[in-house]
Amino acid sequence: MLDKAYDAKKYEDAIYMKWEDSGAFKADANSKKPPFTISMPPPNATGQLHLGHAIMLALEDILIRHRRMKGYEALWLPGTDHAAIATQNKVEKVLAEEGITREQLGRESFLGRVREYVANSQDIIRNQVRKMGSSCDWSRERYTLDDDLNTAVNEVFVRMFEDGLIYRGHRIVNWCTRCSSTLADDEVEYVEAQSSFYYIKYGPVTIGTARPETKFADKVVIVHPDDERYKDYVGKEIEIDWIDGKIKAKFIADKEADMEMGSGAMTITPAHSFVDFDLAQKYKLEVMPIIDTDGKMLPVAGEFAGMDALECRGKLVKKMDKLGLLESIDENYSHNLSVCYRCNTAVQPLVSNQWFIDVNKKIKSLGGKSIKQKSVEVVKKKEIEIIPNRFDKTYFHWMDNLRDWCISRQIWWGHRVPVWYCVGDEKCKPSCKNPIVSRETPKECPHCKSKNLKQDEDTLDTWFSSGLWTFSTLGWPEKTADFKKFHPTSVLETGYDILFFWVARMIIMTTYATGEIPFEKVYLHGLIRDKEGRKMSKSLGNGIDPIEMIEKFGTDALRMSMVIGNTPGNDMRLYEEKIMAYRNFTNKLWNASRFVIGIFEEKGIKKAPELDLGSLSDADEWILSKTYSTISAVDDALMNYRISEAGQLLYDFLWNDFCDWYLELSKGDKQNIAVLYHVLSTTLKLLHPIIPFVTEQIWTELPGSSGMLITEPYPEPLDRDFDADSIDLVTEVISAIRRMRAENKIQAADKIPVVLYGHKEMHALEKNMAELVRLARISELTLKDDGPKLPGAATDVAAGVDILIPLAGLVDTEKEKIRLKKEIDNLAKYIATLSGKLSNKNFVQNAPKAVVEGEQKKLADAEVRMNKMKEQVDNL
RNA sequence: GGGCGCUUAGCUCAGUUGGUUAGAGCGUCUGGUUUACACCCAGAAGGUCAGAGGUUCGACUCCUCUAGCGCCCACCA
Repeated sequence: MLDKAYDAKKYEDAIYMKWEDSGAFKADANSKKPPFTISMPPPNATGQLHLGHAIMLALEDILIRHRRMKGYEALWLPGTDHAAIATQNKVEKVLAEEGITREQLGRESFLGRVREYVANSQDIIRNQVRKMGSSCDWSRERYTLDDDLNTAVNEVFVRMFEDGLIYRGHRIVNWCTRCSSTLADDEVEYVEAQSSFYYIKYGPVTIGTARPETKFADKVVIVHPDDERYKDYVGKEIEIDWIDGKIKAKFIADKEADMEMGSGAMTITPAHSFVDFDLAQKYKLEVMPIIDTDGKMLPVAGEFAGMDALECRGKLVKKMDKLGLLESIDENYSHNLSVCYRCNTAVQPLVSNQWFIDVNKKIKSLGGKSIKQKSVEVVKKKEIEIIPNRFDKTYFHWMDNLRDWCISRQIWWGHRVPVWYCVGDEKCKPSCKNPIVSRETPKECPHCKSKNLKQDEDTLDTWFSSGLWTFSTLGWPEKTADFKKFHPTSVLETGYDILFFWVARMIIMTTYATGEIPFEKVYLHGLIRDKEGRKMSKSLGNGIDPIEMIEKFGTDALRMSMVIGNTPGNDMRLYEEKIMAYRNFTNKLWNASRFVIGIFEEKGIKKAPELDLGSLSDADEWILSKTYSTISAVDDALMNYRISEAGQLLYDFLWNDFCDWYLELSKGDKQNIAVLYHVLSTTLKLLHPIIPFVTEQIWTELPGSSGMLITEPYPEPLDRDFDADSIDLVTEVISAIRRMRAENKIQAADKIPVVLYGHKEMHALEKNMAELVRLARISELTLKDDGPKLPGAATDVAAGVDILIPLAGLVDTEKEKIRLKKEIDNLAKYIATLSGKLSNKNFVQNAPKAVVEGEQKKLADAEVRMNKMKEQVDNL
């Protein structure tokens, strides 16, 4: 016998072990089944599982389990990401508590510390992924720093270099002075900040800036070609007074200058501004760095050299004021300050020697297209479908505006750039200065044969390696069976917040490296927020710990609460009451099963009873009809990624149809063991992808159950129609009687006499008299075709059946009158709407026949009901 | 500045190509231990679907505009 309430904690871990040990999660590359593949977005190999992971795991596990049961060769490949900067920062923080820096430790010892830290977190993550019930193939688990993934990284790097896509250059980059590293454009975030804005006299013009300390070497003024004010200066060099005396300033006309803004003239600082850098390139101007990579002023700043940039600003402004260069200061200037997405330190644009990927170079292997064009094309051509598709626009916009991607980072933790330099050998030729780009550590310099080689100090952007995730994890560049069978993957499921960081880069890297798309669909889920709609964060302390919720309500409840009532791409709020509601659902399922299994035990059923479709009661027909329409609807929803809908359908079916009606109906003498078994086991299968643990546990308690639910085939629709009409009618009549009882304050325990005039529905009523009597708590049921009004009886009409409760003493006449009047008013309005509709020629002509007929039937029914109600009022 | 989303019952949200007297869960109210379940059962109240126009026989659904909230991108000399 099952426990009275389902206690998730008691079963979940053991069930997971059973699944995992059975090999049910393992995919077979040699299978003949069609593949269905998901590459799990690898959680960072640091810290803990959070709700973002939890919803990802829940959604993906649902898809995988459904397809596995449907007969696909389902591979869900798990792994972790080394998360370069994020991880290095964490370990640096730990070190800081010990009072040491990574420089003090040295590169190798530091990396040792990081590896230690990562190994520990990976264990935590793995266990938490298991806690969520994730049916992923652990035998194929990967880590972005695994040797074979490193091989893939080097392979792609070398190929891109050989194709001229990767180059090294002095270019302007985003620089985080705290991380001492470059950042990609989208790794920069913007926060609103208040600061001072300075108006400075620059010869004949006034320039405005928030960062005067970058202005030491400004020698070019840009004005708009149409600006009349500065027409005479354009193309000329003018001597002006500047910070350290007289300099020559050149005037250039370019549309970049905005006539409306300030004085309409601006000076440019090519080394510390992206726009200015582009202008400098365009006009071949000198790019003079002012600030170094530590955020300190360079010698060009004269007396300020070596000073921190911010400190310099204050002192410089004072000096400018003395020189009469400062015109005014706007103290309330608000602007967007660019900060590092990992540590929130202000980002300094500066010029540095870095590795880049050229996103605009057209290459042969992509049919003369650039990687950017190719990535746009696969989505435009619907080879990749983004769900919801409104994110197409966002994706295209981002791709169209993508600049060359800076991929080198000056941190230690990550894939070392596979480039070597020949250092200091007497025989060195000039050509030795060319970098040696190689898949493997080269033994000697190809030019001078020197063995004194030094590898590039930099590591690669973490998104470079995660961009390869769908194929590097399948053994590429080897032509493995796994790669052939499981790539391209079927769907990438992840949060919309990493559409650019990751999804877009996967498309770029995969189409380039493999000539295949990485995945056929992208399913983007929204962010999980707290009850007030705020983002969950450590500082607010409003985060929900998924592991804690699992302890409290069970994994199934947590999974279901994150999946129902949520549509792709939209954020959702999550809180305990919501999870509790689905805990209640798992308990409902448990108890319904407990009831059914109890009956089996009572009757000594030891194996699955055979379903005899030849001898079914109306109730059996009804529940089978609902079951089979649910199978189709749920399957259709899941195949088309409408996961919430699938969950909702099953919730309603189990609770409303199966428990509230069918189980109650089955408590009578027409109880059909085989139907009970069949419907329950089908429901368990349908629910299994969403709530795997409780369904698996119940499955093992079913008589004759062998094996595991996880490997059961998914239910298929039957080629036979079932008749739901009779019981639809009966439930409607029962509900009407119950309503009348409640309105007349008839005690639930009291049984009452009821008269039914069945009219056309006699047959259905006659067959189900016992059910009516029991579920409506009737003492004496009189059933006739038609009959007289009964004085003092409460009356209603449901589904064409007259319902009369003739016990004068039971019925409160006054209340009954009020109720009827209200109902009559209601009906009158309804009838007016309907007849208005039907008297409209255009409606009758244009609307589909079925719709018109539907409306006519509604009108007829309403009129019948109206008349009965009126008669009844007179009768009281 | 460009783009996107949201606005539906007290709260949180569904609503698939336009045709339901607009749904669910929670909450509220009224009853209730009847062969599983009080993590429950039966019943009820509660909405001019943000506002204004338009298309249509018909709009929560399509179009335009307005308002509020939120997000993304760009810019910020």
